[in-house]
Amino acid sequence: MTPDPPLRADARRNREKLLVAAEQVFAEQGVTASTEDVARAAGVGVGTVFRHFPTKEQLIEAVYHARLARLADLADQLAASADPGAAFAEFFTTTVEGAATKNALVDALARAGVTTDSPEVGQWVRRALGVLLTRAQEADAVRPDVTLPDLLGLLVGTSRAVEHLSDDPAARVRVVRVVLDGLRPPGAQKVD
Amino acid sequence: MTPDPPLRADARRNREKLLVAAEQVFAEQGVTASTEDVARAAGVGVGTVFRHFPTKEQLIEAVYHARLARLADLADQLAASADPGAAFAEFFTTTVEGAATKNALVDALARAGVTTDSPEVGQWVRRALGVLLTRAQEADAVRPDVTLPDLLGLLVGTSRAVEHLSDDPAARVRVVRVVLDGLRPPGAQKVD
Amino acid sequence: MTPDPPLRADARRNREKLLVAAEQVFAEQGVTASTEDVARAAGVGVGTVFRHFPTKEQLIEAVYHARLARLADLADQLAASADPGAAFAEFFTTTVEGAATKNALVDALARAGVTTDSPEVGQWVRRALGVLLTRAQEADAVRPDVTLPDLLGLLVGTSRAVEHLSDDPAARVRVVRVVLDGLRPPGAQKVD
Amino acid sequence: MTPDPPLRADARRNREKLLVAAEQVFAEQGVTASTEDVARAAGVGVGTVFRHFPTKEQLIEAVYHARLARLADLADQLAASADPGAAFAEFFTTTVEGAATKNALVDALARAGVTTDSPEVGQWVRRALGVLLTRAQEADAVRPDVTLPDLLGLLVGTSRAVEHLSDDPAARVRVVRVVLDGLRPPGAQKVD
DNA sequence: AATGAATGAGTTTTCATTCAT
DNA sequence: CATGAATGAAAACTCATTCAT
Repeated sequence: MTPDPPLRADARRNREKLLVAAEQVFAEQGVTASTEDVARAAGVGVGTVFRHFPTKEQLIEAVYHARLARLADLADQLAASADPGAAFAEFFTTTVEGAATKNALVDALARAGVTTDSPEVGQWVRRALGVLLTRAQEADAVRPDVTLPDLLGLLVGTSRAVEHLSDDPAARVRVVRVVLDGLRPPGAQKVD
Repeated sequence: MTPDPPLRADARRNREKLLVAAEQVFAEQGVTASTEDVARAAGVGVGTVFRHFPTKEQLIEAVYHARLARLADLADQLAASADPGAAFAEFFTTTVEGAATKNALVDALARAGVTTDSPEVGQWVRRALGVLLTRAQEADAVRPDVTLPDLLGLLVGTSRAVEHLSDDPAARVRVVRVVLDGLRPPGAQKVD
Repeated sequence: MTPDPPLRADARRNREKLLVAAEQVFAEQGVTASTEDVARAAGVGVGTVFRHFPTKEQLIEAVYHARLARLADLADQLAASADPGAAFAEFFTTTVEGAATKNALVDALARAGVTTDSPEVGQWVRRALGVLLTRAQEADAVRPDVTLPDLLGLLVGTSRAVEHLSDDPAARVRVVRVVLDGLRPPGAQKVD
Repeated sequence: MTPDPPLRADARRNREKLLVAAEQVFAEQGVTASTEDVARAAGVGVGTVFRHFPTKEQLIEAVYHARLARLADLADQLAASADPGAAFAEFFTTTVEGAATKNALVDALARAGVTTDSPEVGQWVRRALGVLLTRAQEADAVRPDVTLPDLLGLLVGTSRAVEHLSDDPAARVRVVRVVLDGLRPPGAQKVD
């Protein structure tokens, strides 16, 4: 799934451990968490972190990319759904709820459009989301004037809103419904 | 407008300069910008920054509070409007657009609920927004089930979305419309 | 003597202390000595070192430049001498002996030709040495075919030789005499 | 020629590859070049470097020794020459020019006197150079007061000078001539 | 044996905060 | 009071050396 040069089995395993640990630590303390904290959480030495990610910036990017990859993956899976409107809503809700405890996802999403390195992941996300959106629009489940950038912006924003309401599940549900309702075509009746 | 102890004229002027400079610098580089950068932008020495804001944390808080104060002020002005629905929409749009180039506003808003020090500003904002929201709901311009926390969350989130679309004005307009539409009562016909 | 922006009195004093300490420490341990060692030797905190020299590289350069400045200064003083040949020999000997316990001088000299930053110092050294050399050649005290680069090379090399013989004063004298003899015009009788 | 324990053919080959690579890398970047750089240049893993040279220090020493061995070898060959003065001059010139692009040779030479481990190489060099020097002095081609340490110092120094003039062949020639002239007995007429 | 990943002590560098000027 | 130099704790990064594969 990650288009990296072939690594030794143990190295790949450590890379995964690091990504998981970094995601966790960054979610808890923000990306200002120290590299040593990440190393400790992964159960490796700092040196190992820097062997895999020569710069903290690169570690952060890698975490974002991993998230984007999961997102694109989810979008791909749902694209096959028989009900494009439901697929779209499910994707939106899942993504945005997934961010509730992982604030960095917001930033990851924010980069889907402008990722500097390994632009393939960004393209993958955009393509997968594009399919989901277009199908939903063809099924008259989503306003026809909404574009892919709009959708990315709304995902970023709604994730942020949901994150902000992390301790109020009912509020989260209402907020997501507001945005999804807003995304319906003008004529459509609201679900309520 | 700021509930601080009375200061000498020049001291107050420095405080203002600092707040403006800090808002600018934090908007550009994030709150991780160094205190010296802020001092330089304000044209003063670091010492002066620390005289006014004994801690960087307090400087950040002060910047947030200044923003919240402007927000509450705007809400107060619009509360008098004859058309509560329009007032609500205008407040929402203005706030959210104001954040387009100032990402830190998002965080300021995010704190409206949980501000640690000088809780009065938070209360002021909540009261002012509460009035705006309630009137709009009474005028059947906003869903009745939306609460004040929901609104804060949506402001935060939509600001973030708008910030993310900072270089695409048309997309920003669409995104705000989506959210405002979503906020209308179920029965209401969409504007579009 | 150093063409730097005006500094506060205490700052300038610390800069001097640092340069002296760095010269000392680098002479003893080589330029791989840690910055903290330099700070300790100067009796200041590391932060102070980095305020004055944002990079270790820059600190090293500064030490070199200070040495080159002293060199140029000496050359300037001797340029006024009535006996150009003696002046030249004295400059050569003094310079080269001064390097006996300070290996880094060699590198400083080595940079007189190719100094990247503050090229003024390099120019100053070259101009001052050029005067000394030309006068000695006009007085028939030095081979006419020797150029300024040759002289710099010989200073570097002889300093290195002298450094290598640091514990054998008699050998140092012989070695310097060999080079100075070699620098005399072909016809000249050796002093012995 | 290298007094090491017998190795398997492939191991010996790796040892050679490493020595060559290390010489190259150290010449380019100085001995502070990382061990991984050396390994990469040799086309082997770091582990292999440390199998052959348990310490970086030992690798450096080995590089020096290889150079010294080549030097002693050259001196031995020239010792048989019919013209001791010419042999001496050729040895001096060749050695010193050989250092032009390999700054580390300077340090190798510098250690000919004080080599800590495998002192045999140092002795070998000193014996071979001693013969060359003594014969030249007996043939009245070199000052009688010059000692072996003097000669080592001059080789080190002139190598350094030549290295410093690495991009100016004519200057190199002049500088070497200056030193060789200086080494002639007082009465001798200069060649020039 | 060779390989290259992991380790962690040691260095460089940053920056909030203090304090002499 | 303002200033900006000094401080030092903390963070980022390097690299000789070890060790699992």
